Amino acid sequence: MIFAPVLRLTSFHQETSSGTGVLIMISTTAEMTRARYEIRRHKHLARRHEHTDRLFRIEDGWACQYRLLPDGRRQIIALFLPGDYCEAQWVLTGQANWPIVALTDMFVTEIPFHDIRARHAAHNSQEPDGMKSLLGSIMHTLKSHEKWIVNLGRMSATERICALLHDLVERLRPSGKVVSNHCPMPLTQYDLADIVGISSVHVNRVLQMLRGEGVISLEAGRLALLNPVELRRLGGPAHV
Amino acid sequence: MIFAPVLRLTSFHQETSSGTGVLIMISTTAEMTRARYEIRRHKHLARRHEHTDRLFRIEDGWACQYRLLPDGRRQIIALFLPGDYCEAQWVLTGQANWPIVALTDMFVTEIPFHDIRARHAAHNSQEPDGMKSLLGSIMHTLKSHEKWIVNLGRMSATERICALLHDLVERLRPSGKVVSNHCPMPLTQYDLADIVGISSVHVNRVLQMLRGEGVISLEAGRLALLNPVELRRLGGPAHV
DNA sequence: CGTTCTCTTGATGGGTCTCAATATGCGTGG
DNA sequence: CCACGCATATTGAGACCCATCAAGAGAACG
Repeated sequence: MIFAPVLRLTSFHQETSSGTGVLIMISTTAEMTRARYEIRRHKHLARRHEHTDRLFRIEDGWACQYRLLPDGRRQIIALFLPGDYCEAQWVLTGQANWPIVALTDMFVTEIPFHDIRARHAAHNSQEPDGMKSLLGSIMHTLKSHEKWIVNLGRMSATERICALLHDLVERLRPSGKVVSNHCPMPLTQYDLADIVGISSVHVNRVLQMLRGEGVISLEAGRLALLNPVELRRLGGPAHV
Repeated sequence: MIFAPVLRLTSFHQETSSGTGVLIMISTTAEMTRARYEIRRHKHLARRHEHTDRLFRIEDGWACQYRLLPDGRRQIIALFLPGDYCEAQWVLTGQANWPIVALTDMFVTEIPFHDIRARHAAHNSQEPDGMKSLLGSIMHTLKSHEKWIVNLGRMSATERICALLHDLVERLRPSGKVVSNHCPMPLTQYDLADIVGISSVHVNRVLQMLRGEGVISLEAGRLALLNPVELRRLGGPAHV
């Protein structure tokens, strides 16, 4: 009785979504009535072990989830881009495990859990393709984590950065922020460093190299992929 | 109708389990009737993109999930120890995404999905504490992945290895394989290297150092924590 | 009883870190 | 509108961690 519905979600294993924003379909009318908040850069959307009863959907801006070690080392665990839902597993646990901070000024909408429940109850599964699920979102997070474990464990600094830049562009594409391989890139080199697990100084050198090779241009918070093919190649070999 | 049951699983956010073997309670009678298979070392439990209709529960032996790059680099994504369920998310997707291979000779039992479904239907949630869930298992995987992202991104080789050894012992403890800080450790140094993302040669040197410091002893496939306090300290600072 | 893993150890080189100094940009308040 | 402070980007020098290559010794295995 509890598992049966879960098991019916089998069809999500080949989802083509390229973001984590796959939680649930939202009718525009519902969206209109939903509160929209502005969050300034460096403000926290969640703190460690904080309890919550709602999800954030990111309308605009970037955020990240991170862990901080007492000696100052920081590792970013997840990035949240426009269209993404922050930490879909909150619905399951009711608790954020690690802090989430705004990397830019942002606009978010809040979705109370009871809304998600009600909305999901309303949707019967007559729409095999159109509806995405909470579990789909979590599966997506799992896949993303696995990918970054491989990158952090076995890829060089250049490979990691190229893979990240490629990922970012592909994730921004559905939200319409990519125009002819140009898109916003508000991350500082410190942020990039804490995502790919290297020092910010070395991030700088790798970016210089990529610019020198004519692979990318990156200035004034905008990224351009001048040679996407080469970028992909530098991002490391595909997995067997 | 679909989400309501999922949302009732909120109580798992503080599970104290230390393994991934938190899928579901299995009555001993059911376990008796279940097929038990032997799998030889280096045999695959699953291959890439293989479809399946059952889960494995590991009765004895160790297995791992890994990714292989064309140039030979390997990164182990997950480790499965006695008592663990292999890849609980299979129930959701019906598909293994990455290969799983036996690191030792093993004994496993197979659990068809329809068994899990039926068993879960039988359990009504009168037992708030005793029953663990598929979702709890997936949440556990998520946490474990996050931890390894931090380790791979921001920890030194020594810290990674110490954290891994500490983790292994804690995960083996519930299955009764740890006696006064001694336990089996069948991983080769190549395996260790592919878990912590360093070369096997360097794994050897770190282990030598740990032995020299009197922190551990490791020989003939058995690990002893001679100085657990120091091991934890070397495993890196706790997260803020 | 050879063959193949696995472990060990040394030498060398390279990738990346740390420290440090300087430049550049940007927001804030005078 | 300018001055200042602070965050960010850049660049160099040196050191260190760790990878790679290579060779040999046990141990396991058929």
